[in-house]
Amino acid sequence: MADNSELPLALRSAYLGMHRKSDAQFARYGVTADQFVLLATLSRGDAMTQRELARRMPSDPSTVRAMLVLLETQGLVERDVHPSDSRARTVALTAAGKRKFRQLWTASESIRTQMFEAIHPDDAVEFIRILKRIAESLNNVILSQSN
Amino acid sequence: MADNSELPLALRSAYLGMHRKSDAQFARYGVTADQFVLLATLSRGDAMTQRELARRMPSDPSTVRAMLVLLETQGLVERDVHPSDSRARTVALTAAGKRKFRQLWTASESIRTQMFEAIHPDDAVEFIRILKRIAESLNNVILSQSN
DNA sequence: CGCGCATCGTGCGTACACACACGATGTAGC
DNA sequence: GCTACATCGTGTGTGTACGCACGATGCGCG
Repeated sequence: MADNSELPLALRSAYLGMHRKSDAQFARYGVTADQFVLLATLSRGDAMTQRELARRMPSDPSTVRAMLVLLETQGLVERDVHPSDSRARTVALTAAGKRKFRQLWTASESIRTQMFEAIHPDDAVEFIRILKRIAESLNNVILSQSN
Repeated sequence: MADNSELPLALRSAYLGMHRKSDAQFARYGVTADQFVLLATLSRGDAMTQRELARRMPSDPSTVRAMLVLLETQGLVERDVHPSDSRARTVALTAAGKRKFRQLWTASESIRTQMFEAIHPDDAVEFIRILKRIAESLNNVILSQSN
C-alpha cells in the first residue's frame, strides 16, 4: 500500500520482460534488441554524431561506440568524418541497414501489440505520458516534444 | 500518433534512468542497483533456492549465480546446502546483509520519491497496475498477488 | 529396482550498461 | 596568436543480461 517499492520493481519487470522478448524475436535476424533501438534512432535522423546518437537513445557514448563497431562489420551502419568538426564522426544507416530495420520493425509488431493489449485504449496516452515524465525527471533531460 | 513505438522507447528510457540514478546513489555503499534488488528480494523471504530467487527478481539463474558469488565474498549473503534436496542451495542474508539492505533502503528513498512526483497521486495505483500487467504478459508469469 | 526425464547449479561465450581516464580537436577570451 | 576549458571519440575495467551445454541429483512410472 504505502509500499512504494512496487513502482521500481514493476518498472524493472516490465522493461526486462520486453527486452527478453525482443531479443528472442530478433535473434533469427542476427541482431539484438538494443541494436534495434540504435537502428530505429538512426532511421529517424540520419548522419548524426555518435554523441548525439547516444543522447537520443539514450545510452552511454562508450556503449554506443561498441555497438557501432559491431554493426559496421555487419555493414548495417557507416561512419564518416564530420564535415566541419574533425573530432566527430557522423553515423548513418547503409542501404542494408535500412532494409534490415524495416524487417525488424515488422518482426517486432507482435510484441508492441501484446504490450498494448495489457492497456485499456483509453489509458494508453496517459500511461505513456507518465512514463515519459518519469524518464525526463530521472534523466534530467526533456525527451522529444514531438508528441 | 499511431506511432506505437513510443511505449517501448518510453519504458526503456524510464527504466534506464532509474537504473543509472540508483547505481550512482548506491555507489558509495559499494553495491549496484541490481544487487539491491537481489538483497531486497531476499529480505522478503529468506533461505530460498537460487532458482526461486532468480524467478522472483526476475532474472536469469546464471546471472543470479554470478551476483551471489560476488555478494558472498563481501559477506552479505550466505549459501548453504538445501536440507532435503542435495542439488539445490539455499540463499539467505547474513546479519551484515540485513544491515546493508536497511542502509540502502533509506539511501534510495529520494529516488522513489522523485519517481512518484512525476505521477499524480490519483494515477499511481492504476499506473502500477498497468506496468504489472505488461510485465506479466511479457514474462508469461503472474507476479505476486499480494496487492 | 531401474530407466527416463525434469530440475538444480555451474561454466562459458556474447552483448550492453556504465564509469573513468586519455589524447586530439574545437572554441572562447585575452 | 595563445592559453583555458569544453567536447569528441577511444580504450579499459567491472557488473549484469542472457543463451546454451554440462554433470549431478531427484523423482515418477513401469
